[in-house]
Amino acid sequence: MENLANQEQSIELLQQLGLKEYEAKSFVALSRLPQGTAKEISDISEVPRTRVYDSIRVLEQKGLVEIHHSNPKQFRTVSIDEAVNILKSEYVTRIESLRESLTDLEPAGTDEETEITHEVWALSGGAAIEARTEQLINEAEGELIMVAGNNRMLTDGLIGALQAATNRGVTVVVGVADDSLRDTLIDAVPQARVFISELPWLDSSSLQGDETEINRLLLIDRSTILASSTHDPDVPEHEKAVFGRGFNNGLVTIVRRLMVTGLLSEDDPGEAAA
Amino acid sequence: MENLANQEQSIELLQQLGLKEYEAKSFVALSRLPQGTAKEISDISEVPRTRVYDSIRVLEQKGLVEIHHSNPKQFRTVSIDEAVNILKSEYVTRIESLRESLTDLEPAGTDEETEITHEVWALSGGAAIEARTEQLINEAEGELIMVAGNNRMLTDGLIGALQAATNRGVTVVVGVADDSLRDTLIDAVPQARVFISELPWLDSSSLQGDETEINRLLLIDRSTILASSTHDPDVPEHEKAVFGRGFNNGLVTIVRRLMVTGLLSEDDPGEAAA
DNA sequence: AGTATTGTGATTAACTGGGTGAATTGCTAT
DNA sequence: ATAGCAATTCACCCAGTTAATCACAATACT
Repeated sequence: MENLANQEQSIELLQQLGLKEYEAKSFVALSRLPQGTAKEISDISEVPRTRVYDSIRVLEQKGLVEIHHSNPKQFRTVSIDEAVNILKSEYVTRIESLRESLTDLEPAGTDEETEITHEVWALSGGAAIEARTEQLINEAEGELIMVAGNNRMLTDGLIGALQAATNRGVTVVVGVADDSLRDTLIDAVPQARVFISELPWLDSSSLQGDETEINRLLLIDRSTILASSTHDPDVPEHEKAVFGRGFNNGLVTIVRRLMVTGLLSEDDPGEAAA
Repeated sequence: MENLANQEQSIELLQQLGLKEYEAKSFVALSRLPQGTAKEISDISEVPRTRVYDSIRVLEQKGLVEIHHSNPKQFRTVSIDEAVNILKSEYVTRIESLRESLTDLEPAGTDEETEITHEVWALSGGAAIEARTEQLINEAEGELIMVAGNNRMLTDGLIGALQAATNRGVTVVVGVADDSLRDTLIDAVPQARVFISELPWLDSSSLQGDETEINRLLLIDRSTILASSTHDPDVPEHEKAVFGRGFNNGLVTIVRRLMVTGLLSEDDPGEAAA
C-alpha cells in the first residue's frame, strides 16, 4: 500500500512543480511501465484516454517523455534521474535569474520613511525564521540568550553563528532540551554557558487546550527579541514568530524581564544580579 | 528603463515559481521599498489595494514578507538572499522527495511487453537531449561518430563522456563548427579524431525556406543514432531530436550511410574504406 | 467490407484567479 | 460621544483555464 502513497505523492509533487493534473498522472503512470500506449496509461491512471495525448505532448516538450510514432503510439519516460535533473535545472536557472533581477530593482522613492515606533514584526516559515535567527545572532554585540524548545532548532548554521559570536566576545547563554545536544554544544561552543531548559513557561502542558509549543527564544543585547512557536513541530512551514527591536519596545521589555530573571536565576541565581 | 525590464522579469519568474500574479507584483513592489503599507504597494504595483492584504498574507506564510501589525499595517520583505534561499530550499526538497517517490513506484504489470521493431523515439528540450546524448556516448562499445552543428552543444559533461569512451577503446570521431573548439577538444580527448564539419547537408542555407539547423548528430556502433535540430539555437527548449536503435532500423540505416560515407570521405577519403 | 481500436477535435462543466464594490473595523477630530 | 475618514476584510462577479465528455475521422485487424 505504500506504493499508492508514493503514487499520490509523486503526482502531488509534480503538480507543485508546475505540471497539470493530467500531465502528472500520465507521467506517473508511464513511470510504472517500461513503455505504454494511451490506453494503458489511461487504464492505470485516471486520465481519460482521449486526453492522454495532449498531456504526453506537453511532457514530451518538457523533455520528460519520448514518443514512438507508430500506431498505436508508444510512449515512455526518460529515466527518473534525467527527468528529475531536467526539472531541477529548470528551477535552478529560474532561481538564479530571480536573484539577479531582484537585486537590481530600482528602489521606489516614497520619501515618507514612516518611522516605526514599536517595531514588532511577524513572520512565518521555518526557513525564514531560522535565517532571521542567524542574522540576529550575528548582530549581537554584548549578550545573547537563546533557548531552543526543540532540538532540531539548533542547526549547524546556528551553532556556527553562536561560535562566531563568542569569538568576538559576546556572552552566550543557550538553553537546550536534553543532554545529548547539550554536550555537542559545549564541544562546539566552549565559551558558551549551556543549560537544560526546563522553564515552566516553556511547557505547554501547563496550559489547558493550548497545544502550541515554544520553539525558539532569543534575546540579543537585551534590546532585540525573537520568539517562535508552532502547533506541529513536524511541519516547519507552520512555525510562526514575532520579533521586536528597541530597548523600550513593550514586547521586548516583557520578554526581557521574563527571560533574564526566570532564566538566569533558574539554575544559577548568582548570575542574575550580574 | 532597464529597471522596468527587471521588474517585469522578477514578476514573471516569481509566477513561474508558483506565486500568483498579485503575490508576485506585491512582492516586487515591496522589494523596492524599505517597508510599505497596502496603499503604497498598490500605488507602485498594479494590485488593487483591497487585494494587497490577501497577497501579503500568503507571502508572509511562505516566509517572504514580515508584517508589522499596526494601523495601517506595515509590510516589508525579508532580504533578497533570504527570500531566494527560501524559494530554493522549497524546490530542492520537492525535487528530492520527487526523486524518492518516483524511484519506488510499484511497476504496473502489463505483461504484454510489446516489442518495438523500428525503435524511433522523439524527444525535445535541450536538457533531455543532452542527457540522452551523454547516455548514448557511455553506451558506445566500438565506434562513435558525433557532429556538433553548434559549439555550445559540446558541454563539459559531453567532453568528459567522450574522454571516457576513448579510454575504454572506443574509436571517437567528432566534428565541430570551428577551430577554437577543435583545439580544446584535441587537448581534452587526444585519442579522438576531430575535424571541422563543413558538410553540405549540415548547411541549412542550401535548402530554401528551411531555417532549421542541425544541432547534433550521433552514431553509436553504427546501430544507434541521434539527430537533433532547432529553429532557434538560443532557445534550448525548442530543440527537437529523434533517436533510433537497431542495425536494421530504417532511419538508422539511412543516417548511417549518410554519415559514414559523407563524413569519413570528406577530408580523409582513406578512412572511408576502412 | 465490417468492426474494434486509435487519434483528433470540439464542446461543456467546474474551478481558479483576477477584478470590483460593499460592509466592517478602527482611528481622528470635532 | 459621534461623524467622518481611512484601512481592512469579506463577498461577489467575470474571464480564462483546466478537467471531463462526446462526436467523429483514421487506422488496423478479422
